[in-house]
Amino acid sequence: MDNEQLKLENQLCFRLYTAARLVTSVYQPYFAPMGITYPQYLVLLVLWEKNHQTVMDIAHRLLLDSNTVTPLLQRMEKAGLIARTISNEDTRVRIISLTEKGKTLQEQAKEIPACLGGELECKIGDLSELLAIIPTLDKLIDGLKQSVESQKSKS
Amino acid sequence: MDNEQLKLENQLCFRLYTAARLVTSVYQPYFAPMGITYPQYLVLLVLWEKNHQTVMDIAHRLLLDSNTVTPLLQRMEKAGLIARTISNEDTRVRIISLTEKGKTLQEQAKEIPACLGGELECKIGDLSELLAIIPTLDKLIDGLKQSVESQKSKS
DNA sequence: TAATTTTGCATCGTGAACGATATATTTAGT
DNA sequence: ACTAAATATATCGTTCACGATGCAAAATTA
Repeated sequence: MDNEQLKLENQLCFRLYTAARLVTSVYQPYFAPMGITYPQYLVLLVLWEKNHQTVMDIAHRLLLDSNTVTPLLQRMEKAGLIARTISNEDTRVRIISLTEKGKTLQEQAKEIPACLGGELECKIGDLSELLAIIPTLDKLIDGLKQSVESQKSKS
Repeated sequence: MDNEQLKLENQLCFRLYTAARLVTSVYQPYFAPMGITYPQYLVLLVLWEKNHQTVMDIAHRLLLDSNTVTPLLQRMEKAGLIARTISNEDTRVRIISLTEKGKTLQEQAKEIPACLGGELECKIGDLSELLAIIPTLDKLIDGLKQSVESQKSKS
């Protein structure tokens, strides 16, 4: 087989795709007792930083669209984690707020990053090597963010 | 807000999750005319390397399970990309083979890695920096692969 | 003010990821 | 040979990701 580039081993994207899936699955044991999923955890992270944000605030933060975030928030509302109230100034806008239950989860979540760090360290040894790739990932994301957004505005 | 670790910016996983999504979306313009998706492209990569593999061969290669791969292959069969024949030696086993259409797509796909590399280079400048994170991702994936598999065998 | 465009959010359909579970076979143990 | 365990694949249900599209309330322009 001549096409070296068409081999799985030579593909960066496959690594990102796989690493993202596997890391998410490591979170699973922490989320299951909390009754949340990884994307829901991301929404909570955003709201724990600053309560009362609009759907688009959250979507922009996570680089997602309303067609992904809206159903996600609806499920979280049904689960009693957040409230979705309509804004007074602009009735198109939904204000997303943490419920008491949503706020309380932060206590349990506090442990997660440290636990996960320890788990990863135990699995792969050097954690600093892992953290070292963050700037490169940020550069990649930043570059792609723009090209993906410019693609959308074509429509 | 005191919990520095519970900030989105400090999370490696969010980067992986986002980078994987965005890179996949960059592939989109190439896949759309071919009528395939990113996971289907991964299956094709595996089969282009070696035709006639079992469902589990493919699943192991992609670190996925049969409950993800089976429907994926069923869709690809319906699209005329592959055939799913039952093995003679072991009737439980499905042999997945490329159709002519599936083989032909390799010609079109040949261009993709180089095109994508160029596109990325143009977006973020230094491509070698990106390639440099591959060994770290591999180490991460290798570490997680084992812990995820040991988790499954608990059931 | 009326007509037009933009914005914020939602709905629908399709393809995936994945836990749980089912169903044949095949293999191993007795 | 007979039963139990392991294996290979498939099905089902839920949650996401995302393109396409809808819709009503703003904002803009005529």
